[in-house]
Amino acid sequence: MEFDENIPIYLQIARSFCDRVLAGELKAGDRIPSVREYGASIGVNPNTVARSYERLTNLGVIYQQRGIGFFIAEDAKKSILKDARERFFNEELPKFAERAKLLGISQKEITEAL
Amino acid sequence: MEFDENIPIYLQIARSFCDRVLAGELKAGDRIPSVREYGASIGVNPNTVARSYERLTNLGVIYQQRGIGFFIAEDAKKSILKDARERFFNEELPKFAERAKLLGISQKEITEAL
Amino acid sequence: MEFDENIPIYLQIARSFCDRVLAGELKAGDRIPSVREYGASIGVNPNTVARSYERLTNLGVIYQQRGIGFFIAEDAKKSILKDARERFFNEELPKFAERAKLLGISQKEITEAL
Amino acid sequence: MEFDENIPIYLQIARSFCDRVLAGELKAGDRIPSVREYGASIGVNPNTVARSYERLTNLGVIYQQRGIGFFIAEDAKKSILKDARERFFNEELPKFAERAKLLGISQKEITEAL
DNA sequence: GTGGTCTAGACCACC
DNA sequence: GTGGTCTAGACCACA
Repeated sequence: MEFDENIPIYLQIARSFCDRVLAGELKAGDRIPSVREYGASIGVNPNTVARSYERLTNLGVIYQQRGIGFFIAEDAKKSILKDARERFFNEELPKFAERAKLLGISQKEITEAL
Repeated sequence: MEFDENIPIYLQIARSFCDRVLAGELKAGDRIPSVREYGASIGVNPNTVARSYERLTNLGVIYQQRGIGFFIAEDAKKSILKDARERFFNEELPKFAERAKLLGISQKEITEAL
Repeated sequence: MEFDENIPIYLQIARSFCDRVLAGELKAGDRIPSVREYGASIGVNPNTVARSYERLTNLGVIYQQRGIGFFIAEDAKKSILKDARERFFNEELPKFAERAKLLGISQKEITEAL
Repeated sequence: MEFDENIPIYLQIARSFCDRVLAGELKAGDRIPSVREYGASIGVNPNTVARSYERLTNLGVIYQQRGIGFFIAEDAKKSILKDARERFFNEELPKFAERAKLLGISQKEITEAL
Protein backbone atom coordinates (compact mmCIF):
# COMPACT_ATOMS: atom_id res chain seq x y z
CA MET A 1 0.00 0.00 0.00
CA GLU A 2 1.25 3.44 -0.86
CA PHE A 3 0.70 6.43 1.32
CA ASP A 4 0.38 10.06 0.54
CA GLU A 5 2.90 12.03 2.48
CA ASN A 6 1.27 14.90 4.33
CA ILE A 7 -1.76 12.87 5.34
CA PRO A 8 -1.60 10.74 8.47
CA ILE A 9 -1.36 7.08 7.61
CA TYR A 10 -4.09 6.12 10.04
CA LEU A 11 -6.49 8.42 8.22
CA GLN A 12 -5.56 6.98 4.87
CA ILE A 13 -6.14 3.47 6.16
CA ALA A 14 -9.51 4.38 7.62
CA ARG A 15 -10.50 6.06 4.41
CA SER A 16 -9.49 3.09 2.31
CA PHE A 17 -11.91 0.94 4.31
CA CYS A 18 -14.70 3.47 3.76
CA ASP A 19 -13.94 3.47 0.05
CA ARG A 20 -14.08 -0.30 -0.11
CA VAL A 21 -17.42 -0.30 1.67
CA LEU A 22 -18.80 2.27 -0.74
CA ALA A 23 -17.48 0.26 -3.67
CA GLY A 24 -19.35 -2.78 -2.36
CA GLU A 25 -16.13 -4.65 -1.82
CA LEU A 26 -16.86 -4.95 1.87
CA LYS A 27 -20.36 -5.69 3.18
CA ALA A 28 -22.18 -5.58 6.48
CA GLY A 29 -20.99 -8.38 8.72
CA ASP A 30 -17.72 -8.98 6.85
CA ARG A 31 -14.76 -9.50 9.12
CA ILE A 32 -11.76 -7.31 8.53
CA PRO A 33 -8.18 -8.40 9.34
CA SER A 34 -6.76 -8.06 12.83
CA VAL A 35 -4.62 -5.03 13.44
CA ARG A 36 -1.54 -7.21 13.65
CA GLU A 37 -2.27 -9.14 10.47
CA TYR A 38 -3.25 -6.09 8.49
CA GLY A 39 -0.32 -4.06 9.77
CA ALA A 40 2.07 -6.77 8.67
CA SER A 41 0.46 -7.06 5.24
CA ILE A 42 0.78 -3.36 4.45
CA GLY A 43 4.00 -2.68 6.32
CA VAL A 44 2.59 -0.43 8.99
CA ASN A 45 2.91 -0.49 12.74
CA PRO A 46 -0.04 -2.34 14.37
CA ASN A 47 -0.54 0.64 16.65
CA THR A 48 -1.25 2.75 13.61
CA VAL A 49 -3.78 0.27 12.27
CA ALA A 50 -5.41 0.14 15.69
CA ARG A 51 -5.83 3.86 15.57
CA SER A 52 -7.60 3.55 12.26
CA TYR A 53 -9.95 0.91 13.63
CA GLU A 54 -10.65 3.08 16.62
CA ARG A 55 -11.62 5.89 14.32
CA LEU A 56 -13.82 3.66 12.18
CA THR A 57 -15.49 2.36 15.30
CA ASN A 58 -16.28 5.90 16.42
CA LEU A 59 -17.72 6.60 12.98
CA GLY A 60 -19.95 3.54 13.29
CA VAL A 61 -18.40 1.91 10.25
CA ILE A 62 -17.10 -1.14 12.09
CA TYR A 63 -17.72 -2.72 15.46
CA GLN A 64 -15.66 -4.96 17.65
CA GLN A 65 -16.49 -8.36 19.05
CA ARG A 66 -14.05 -8.80 21.88
CA GLY A 67 -11.63 -11.61 21.33
CA ILE A 68 -12.94 -12.26 17.84
CA GLY A 69 -12.26 -9.27 15.69
CA PHE A 70 -13.69 -6.28 13.86
CA PHE A 71 -16.69 -6.43 11.55
CA ILE A 72 -18.40 -4.11 9.12
CA ALA A 73 -21.41 -2.50 10.76
CA GLU A 74 -24.94 -3.08 9.58
CA ASP A 75 -25.55 0.37 8.18
CA ALA A 76 -21.92 1.21 7.42
CA LYS A 77 -22.53 2.09 3.84
CA LYS A 78 -25.51 4.28 4.61
CA SER A 79 -23.79 6.27 7.33
CA ILE A 80 -20.63 6.73 5.31
CA LEU A 81 -22.57 7.92 2.32
CA LYS A 82 -24.63 10.35 4.35
CA ASP A 83 -21.62 11.87 6.05
CA ALA A 84 -19.57 11.98 2.91
CA ARG A 85 -22.26 13.56 0.74
CA GLU A 86 -22.91 16.22 3.32
CA ARG A 87 -19.27 17.08 3.55
CA PHE A 88 -18.97 16.97 -0.19
CA PHE A 89 -21.68 19.52 -0.84
CA ASN A 90 -21.02 21.71 2.18
CA GLU A 91 -17.23 21.80 2.14
CA GLU A 92 -15.42 20.20 -0.73
CA LEU A 93 -17.50 21.53 -3.58
CA PRO A 94 -17.55 25.17 -2.43
CA LYS A 95 -13.83 25.06 -1.77
CA PHE A 96 -13.26 23.58 -5.18
CA ALA A 97 -15.42 26.22 -6.84
CA GLU A 98 -13.73 29.06 -5.04
CA ARG A 99 -10.31 27.75 -5.99
CA ALA A 100 -11.29 27.51 -9.63
CA LYS A 101 -12.59 31.03 -9.55
CA LEU A 102 -9.38 32.34 -8.04
CA LEU A 103 -7.38 30.64 -10.77
CA GLY A 104 -9.62 32.07 -13.44
CA ILE A 105 -10.86 28.68 -14.54
CA SER A 106 -14.32 28.80 -16.05
CA GLN A 107 -17.05 26.33 -15.30
CA LYS A 108 -16.94 25.28 -18.90
CA GLU A 109 -13.31 24.26 -18.61
CA ILE A 110 -14.14 22.21 -15.56
CA THR A 111 -17.10 20.50 -17.16
CA GLU A 112 -14.97 19.59 -20.13
CA ALA A 113 -12.15 18.29 -18.00
CA LEU A 114 -14.59 16.17 -16.04
CA MET B 1 -6.15 37.48 10.73
CA GLU B 2 -7.76 34.18 11.51
CA PHE B 3 -6.04 30.89 11.06
CA ASP B 4 -7.31 27.48 10.27
CA GLU B 5 -6.24 25.09 12.95
CA ASN B 6 -4.65 22.01 11.37
CA ILE B 7 -2.71 24.02 8.82
CA PRO B 8 0.64 25.54 9.77
CA ILE B 9 0.39 29.27 10.15
CA TYR B 10 3.43 29.91 7.99
CA LEU B 11 1.79 28.10 5.10
CA GLN B 12 -1.41 30.07 5.50
CA ILE B 13 0.52 33.32 5.50
CA ALA B 14 2.43 32.34 2.38
CA ARG B 15 -0.74 31.30 0.67
CA SER B 16 -2.52 34.51 1.59
CA PHE B 17 0.19 36.47 -0.20
CA CYS B 18 -0.17 34.29 -3.26
CA ASP B 19 -3.92 34.86 -3.22
CA ARG B 20 -3.44 38.59 -2.95
CA VAL B 21 -1.06 38.56 -5.89
CA LEU B 22 -3.54 36.57 -7.94
CA ALA B 23 -6.28 38.98 -6.96
CA GLY B 24 -4.17 41.87 -8.24
CA GLU B 25 -3.99 43.38 -4.80
CA LEU B 26 -0.20 43.06 -4.81
CA LYS B 27 1.83 43.81 -7.89
CA ALA B 28 5.38 43.25 -9.08
CA GLY B 29 7.75 45.53 -7.23
CA ASP B 30 5.43 46.18 -4.31
CA ARG B 31 7.11 46.03 -0.96
CA ILE B 32 5.54 43.74 1.59
CA PRO B 33 5.68 44.48 5.32
CA SER B 34 8.78 43.63 7.34
CA VAL B 35 8.62 40.41 9.30
CA ARG B 36 8.41 42.36 12.53
CA GLU B 37 5.73 44.73 11.38
CA TYR B 38 3.58 42.07 9.79
CA GLY B 39 4.04 39.71 12.71
CA ALA B 40 2.85 42.39 15.09
CA SER B 41 -0.11 43.28 12.91
CA ILE B 42 -1.45 39.74 12.73
CA GLY B 43 -0.35 38.62 16.16
CA VAL B 44 2.24 36.11 15.04
CA ASN B 45 5.86 35.71 15.97
CA PRO B 46 8.25 37.39 13.51
CA ASN B 47 10.11 34.12 13.12
CA THR B 48 6.99 32.50 11.78
CA VAL B 49 6.47 35.30 9.29
CA ALA B 50 10.10 34.98 8.26
CA ARG B 51 9.51 31.33 7.54
CA SER B 52 6.66 32.29 5.23
CA TYR B 53 8.84 34.79 3.44
CA GLU B 54 11.57 32.22 3.06
CA ARG B 55 9.11 29.88 1.43
CA LEU B 56 7.77 32.55 -0.89
CA THR B 57 11.34 33.38 -1.86
CA ASN B 58 12.01 29.77 -2.78
CA LEU B 59 8.84 29.79 -4.85
CA GLY B 60 10.04 32.88 -6.68
CA VAL B 61 7.07 34.93 -5.56
CA ILE B 62 9.09 37.52 -3.67
CA TYR B 63 12.72 38.55 -3.58
CA GLN B 64 14.85 40.26 -1.02
CA GLN B 65 16.81 43.44 -1.05
CA ARG B 66 19.13 43.06 1.86
CA GLY B 67 18.67 45.47 4.67
CA ILE B 68 15.64 46.91 2.92
CA GLY B 69 12.93 44.32 2.75
CA PHE B 70 10.99 41.93 0.53
CA PHE B 71 9.32 42.77 -2.75
CA ILE B 72 6.90 41.05 -5.09
CA ALA B 73 8.83 39.42 -7.91
CA GLU B 74 8.45 40.46 -11.52
CA ASP B 75 6.68 37.34 -12.69
CA ALA B 76 5.13 36.39 -9.36
CA LYS B 77 1.63 36.19 -10.71
CA LYS B 78 2.64 34.17 -13.70
CA SER B 79 4.59 31.61 -11.73
CA ILE B 80 1.90 31.25 -9.10
CA LEU B 81 -0.79 30.80 -11.71
CA LYS B 82 1.23 28.28 -13.63
CA ASP B 83 1.94 26.17 -10.58
CA ALA B 84 -1.57 26.43 -9.25
CA ARG B 85 -3.30 25.61 -12.53
CA GLU B 86 -1.09 22.61 -13.07
CA ARG B 87 -1.84 21.29 -9.62
CA PHE B 88 -5.51 22.02 -10.13
CA PHE B 89 -5.89 20.02 -13.32
CA ASN B 90 -3.46 17.26 -12.44
CA GLU B 91 -4.40 16.68 -8.83
CA GLU B 92 -7.33 18.52 -7.39
CA LEU B 93 -9.79 18.04 -10.23
CA PRO B 94 -9.17 14.30 -10.70
CA LYS B 95 -9.39 13.76 -6.96
CA PHE B 96 -12.60 15.72 -6.88
CA ALA B 97 -14.06 13.76 -9.77
CA GLU B 98 -13.13 10.43 -8.30
CA ARG B 99 -14.63 11.36 -5.00
CA ALA B 100 -17.88 12.38 -6.63
CA LYS B 101 -17.98 9.14 -8.53
CA LEU B 102 -17.40 7.12 -5.39
CA LEU B 103 -20.26 8.94 -3.69
CA GLY B 104 -22.52 8.32 -6.63
CA ILE B 105 -22.87 11.99 -7.42
CA SER B 106 -23.57 12.64 -11.08
CA GLN B 107 -21.88 15.29 -13.12
CA LYS B 108 -25.22 16.95 -13.57
CA GLU B 109 -25.63 17.40 -9.84
CA ILE B 110 -22.20 18.97 -9.65
CA THR B 111 -22.79 21.34 -12.53
CA GLU B 112 -26.01 22.47 -10.93
CA ALA B 113 -24.42 22.98 -7.55
CA LEU B 114 -21.66 25.03 -9.13
CA MET C 1 32.21 18.97 15.62
CA GLU C 2 33.81 22.25 14.78
CA PHE C 3 32.12 24.94 12.83
CA ASP C 4 33.41 27.60 10.55
CA GLU C 5 32.30 30.96 11.77
CA ASN C 6 30.74 32.95 8.93
CA ILE C 7 28.84 29.97 7.56
CA PRO C 8 25.48 29.04 9.05
CA ILE C 9 25.72 25.91 11.15
CA TYR C 10 22.71 24.33 9.52
CA LEU C 11 24.40 24.58 6.13
CA GLN C 12 27.59 23.05 7.44
CA ILE C 13 25.65 20.17 8.93
CA ALA C 14 23.80 19.57 5.68
CA ARG C 15 27.00 19.71 3.74
CA SER C 16 28.76 17.30 6.07
CA PHE C 17 26.06 14.73 5.36
CA CYS C 18 26.48 15.24 1.63
CA ASP C 19 30.21 14.76 2.00
CA ARG C 20 29.73 11.58 3.97
CA VAL C 21 27.40 10.24 1.33
CA LEU C 22 29.93 11.05 -1.39
CA ALA C 23 32.66 9.39 0.64
CA GLY C 24 30.56 6.22 0.83
CA GLU C 25 30.31 6.49 4.58
CA LEU C 26 26.53 6.74 4.35
CA LYS C 27 24.55 4.63 1.95
CA ALA C 28 21.02 4.55 0.60
CA GLY C 29 18.60 3.38 3.26
CA ASP C 30 20.89 4.19 6.19
CA ARG C 31 19.16 5.89 9.05
CA ILE C 32 20.69 9.11 10.25
CA PRO C 33 20.49 10.19 13.90
CA SER C 34 17.37 11.88 15.25
CA VAL C 35 17.50 15.65 15.47
CA ARG C 36 17.65 15.43 19.26
CA GLU C 37 20.33 12.81 19.38
CA TYR C 38 22.51 14.43 16.76
CA GLY C 39 22.02 17.87 18.21
CA ALA C 40 23.16 16.63 21.60
CA SER C 41 26.17 14.84 20.15
CA ILE C 42 27.52 17.88 18.34
CA GLY C 43 26.37 20.48 20.84
CA VAL C 44 23.79 22.15 18.63
CA ASN C 45 20.15 22.94 19.22
CA PRO C 46 17.80 20.28 17.81
CA ASN C 47 15.94 22.99 15.90
CA THR C 48 19.09 23.80 14.01
CA VAL C 49 19.65 20.18 13.13
CA ALA C 50 16.02 19.97 12.02
CA ARG C 51 16.63 22.84 9.68
CA SER C 52 19.53 20.93 8.12
CA TYR C 53 17.37 17.86 7.68
CA GLU C 54 14.64 19.95 6.11
CA ARG C 55 17.13 21.27 3.61
CA LEU C 56 18.50 17.84 2.82
CA THR C 57 14.95 16.62 2.31
CA ASN C 58 14.29 19.38 -0.20
CA LEU C 59 17.49 18.41 -1.98
CA GLY C 60 16.32 14.81 -2.19
CA VAL C 61 19.28 13.56 -0.19
CA ILE C 62 17.22 12.14 2.65
CA TYR C 63 13.59 11.25 3.16
CA GLN C 64 11.43 10.92 6.19
CA GLN C 65 9.47 8.06 7.62
CA ARG C 66 7.10 9.75 9.97
CA GLY C 67 7.47 8.94 13.59
CA ILE C 68 10.55 6.89 12.77
CA GLY C 69 13.29 9.09 11.45
CA PHE C 70 15.27 10.20 8.40
CA PHE C 71 16.97 7.93 5.91
CA ILE C 72 19.43 8.36 3.06
CA ALA C 73 17.54 8.47 -0.21
CA GLU C 74 17.98 5.86 -2.91
CA ASP C 75 19.79 8.08 -5.38
CA ALA C 76 21.26 10.50 -2.86
CA LYS C 77 24.81 10.04 -4.07
CA LYS C 78 23.85 10.43 -7.69
CA SER C 79 21.86 13.60 -7.19
CA ILE C 80 24.52 15.17 -4.97
CA LEU C 81 27.26 14.35 -7.44
CA LYS C 82 25.29 15.66 -10.37
CA ASP C 83 24.52 18.95 -8.65
CA ALA C 84 28.00 19.36 -7.30
CA ARG C 85 29.80 18.59 -10.55
CA GLU C 86 27.59 20.97 -12.47
CA ARG C 87 28.29 23.74 -10.00
CA PHE C 88 31.97 22.90 -10.04
CA PHE C 89 32.42 23.18 -13.79
CA ASN C 90 29.96 26.03 -14.33
CA GLU C 91 30.84 28.21 -11.39
CA GLU C 92 33.74 27.28 -9.21
CA LEU C 93 36.26 26.42 -11.90
CA PRO C 94 35.65 29.50 -14.07
CA LYS C 95 35.80 31.71 -11.01
CA PHE C 96 39.01 30.04 -9.96
CA ALA C 97 40.53 30.44 -13.41
CA GLU C 98 39.57 34.07 -13.68
CA ARG C 99 41.02 34.77 -10.30
CA ALA C 100 44.30 33.13 -11.22
CA LYS C 101 44.45 35.12 -14.41
CA LEU C 102 43.83 38.37 -12.58
CA LEU C 103 46.66 37.56 -10.20
CA GLY C 104 48.98 36.74 -13.06
CA ILE C 105 49.33 33.12 -12.04
CA SER C 106 50.07 30.85 -14.96
CA GLN C 107 48.41 27.54 -15.53
CA LYS C 108 51.75 25.90 -15.11
CA GLU C 109 52.10 27.24 -11.59
CA ILE C 110 48.64 25.91 -10.75
CA THR C 111 49.30 22.49 -12.18
CA GLU C 112 52.49 22.25 -10.19
CA ALA C 113 50.82 23.35 -6.98
CA LEU C 114 48.10 20.78 -7.47
CA MET D 1 26.37 47.07 -11.36
CA GLU D 2 25.11 43.61 -10.53
CA PHE D 3 25.64 41.99 -7.19
CA ASP D 4 25.98 38.43 -6.18
CA GLU D 5 23.42 37.63 -3.57
CA ASN D 6 25.00 35.95 -0.56
CA ILE D 7 28.02 38.21 -0.60
CA PRO D 8 27.83 41.55 1.19
CA ILE D 9 27.59 44.39 -1.29
CA TYR D 10 30.31 46.38 0.44
CA LEU D 11 32.74 43.53 -0.06
CA GLN D 12 31.86 43.24 -3.70
CA ILE D 13 32.42 46.94 -4.19
CA ALA D 14 35.77 46.83 -2.42
CA ARG D 15 36.80 43.85 -4.46
CA SER D 16 35.82 45.50 -7.71
CA PHE D 17 38.24 48.33 -6.92
CA CYS D 18 41.01 45.87 -6.21
CA ASP D 19 40.31 44.12 -9.49
CA ARG D 20 40.45 47.37 -11.39
CA VAL D 21 43.76 48.23 -9.78
CA LEU D 22 45.17 44.83 -10.69
CA ALA D 23 43.87 45.23 -14.23
CA GLY D 24 45.71 48.54 -14.48
CA GLU D 25 42.50 50.43 -14.91
CA LEU D 26 43.18 52.43 -11.78
CA LYS D 27 46.65 53.70 -10.94
CA ALA D 28 48.43 55.14 -7.94
CA GLY D 29 47.23 58.68 -7.31
CA ASP D 30 43.98 58.31 -9.25
CA ARG D 31 41.01 59.83 -7.55
CA ILE D 32 37.99 57.59 -7.07
CA PRO D 33 34.42 58.92 -6.88
CA SER D 34 32.92 60.24 -3.67
CA VAL D 35 30.77 57.84 -1.74
CA ARG D 36 27.71 59.87 -2.63
CA GLU D 37 28.47 60.07 -6.31
CA TYR D 38 29.48 56.45 -6.64
CA GLY D 39 26.54 55.23 -4.59
CA ALA D 40 24.15 57.10 -6.85
CA SER D 41 25.81 55.77 -9.98
CA ILE D 42 25.49 52.12 -8.98
CA GLY D 43 22.24 52.39 -7.04
CA VAL D 44 23.63 51.65 -3.63
CA ASN D 45 23.26 53.44 -0.34
CA PRO D 46 26.19 55.85 0.26
CA ASN D 47 26.67 54.30 3.69
CA THR D 48 27.42 51.02 2.00
CA VAL D 49 29.96 52.61 -0.31
CA ALA D 50 31.54 54.34 2.67
CA ARG D 51 31.96 51.00 4.30
CA SER D 52 33.79 49.73 1.24
CA TYR D 53 36.12 52.73 1.26
CA GLU D 54 36.78 52.22 4.94
CA ARG D 55 37.79 48.66 4.23
CA LEU D 56 40.00 49.64 1.33
CA THR D 57 41.63 52.26 3.50
CA ASN D 58 42.41 49.68 6.14
CA LEU D 59 43.90 47.46 3.46
CA GLY D 60 46.13 50.30 2.31
CA VAL D 61 44.64 50.32 -1.15
CA ILE D 62 43.31 53.86 -0.97
CA TYR D 63 43.88 56.84 1.27
CA GLN D 64 41.80 59.82 2.13
CA GLN D 65 42.60 63.48 1.77
CA ARG D 66 40.14 65.21 4.05
CA GLY D 67 37.74 67.41 2.19
CA ILE D 68 39.10 66.35 -1.17
CA GLY D 69 38.43 62.68 -1.68
CA PHE D 70 39.88 59.21 -1.87
CA PHE D 71 42.90 58.26 -3.94
CA ILE D 72 44.61 55.07 -4.98
CA ALA D 73 47.62 54.45 -2.75
CA GLU D 74 51.17 54.41 -4.03
CA ASP D 75 51.79 50.71 -3.62
CA ALA D 76 48.19 49.62 -3.93
CA LYS D 77 48.84 47.15 -6.68
CA LYS D 78 51.81 45.61 -4.95
CA SER D 79 50.04 45.09 -1.63
CA ILE D 80 46.91 43.73 -3.25
CA LEU D 81 48.91 41.30 -5.32
CA LYS D 82 50.93 40.11 -2.37
CA ASP D 83 47.89 39.53 -0.20
CA ALA D 84 45.87 37.97 -2.96
CA ARG D 85 48.58 35.59 -4.09
CA GLU D 86 49.20 34.42 -0.58
CA ARG D 87 45.53 33.74 -0.01
CA PHE D 88 45.28 32.08 -3.37
CA PHE D 89 47.99 29.54 -2.72
CA ASN D 90 47.29 29.00 0.96
CA GLU D 91 43.50 28.89 0.90
CA GLU D 92 41.74 28.96 -2.41
CA LEU D 93 43.85 26.47 -4.29
CA PRO D 94 43.88 23.78 -1.56
CA LYS D 95 40.13 24.16 -1.09
CA PHE D 96 39.64 23.88 -4.80
CA ALA D 97 41.81 20.78 -5.00
CA GLU D 98 40.07 19.09 -2.11
CA ARG D 99 36.69 19.78 -3.62
CA ALA D 100 37.71 18.31 -6.94
CA LYS D 101 39.02 15.24 -5.19
CA LEU D 102 35.77 14.75 -3.29
CA LEU D 103 33.83 14.96 -6.55
CA GLY D 104 36.12 12.47 -8.20
CA ILE D 105 37.38 14.98 -10.73
CA SER D 106 40.87 14.19 -11.94
CA GLN D 107 43.61 16.75 -12.38
CA LYS D 108 43.57 16.00 -16.06
CA GLU D 109 39.93 17.02 -16.37
CA ILE D 110 40.70 20.26 -14.59
CA THR D 111 43.70 21.05 -16.76
CA GLU D 112 41.63 20.45 -19.85
CA ALA D 113 38.77 22.57 -18.62
CA LEU D 114 41.18 25.38 -17.85
C1' DG E 1 10.23 7.36 20.58
C1' DT E 2 10.07 10.56 16.16
C1' DG E 3 9.75 15.26 13.76
C1' DG E 4 6.72 19.76 13.12
C1' DT E 5 5.36 24.06 14.69
C1' DC E 6 5.44 28.08 17.34
C1' DT E 7 7.04 31.45 20.74
C1' DA E 8 10.34 34.42 23.04
C1' DG E 9 14.38 36.45 23.04
C1' DA E 10 19.06 37.04 21.84
C1' DC E 11 22.98 38.52 18.75
C1' DC E 12 24.67 39.66 14.32
C1' DA E 13 25.51 41.51 9.51
C1' DC E 14 23.92 44.56 6.39
C1' DC E 15 21.77 48.93 4.45
C1' DG F 1 15.84 50.15 10.11
C1' DT F 2 16.08 45.23 7.63
C1' DG F 3 16.38 39.94 7.68
C1' DG F 4 19.40 35.70 9.27
C1' DT F 5 20.71 32.60 12.66
C1' DC F 6 20.59 30.30 16.90
C1' DT F 7 18.96 28.90 21.46
C1' DA F 8 15.60 27.36 24.83
C1' DG F 9 11.54 25.53 25.76
C1' DA F 10 6.87 24.40 24.92
C1' DC F 11 3.00 21.63 22.79
C1' DC F 12 1.35 18.56 19.34
C1' DA F 13 0.61 14.68 15.88
C1' DC F 14 2.30 10.50 14.58
C1' DA F 15 4.29 5.58 14.82
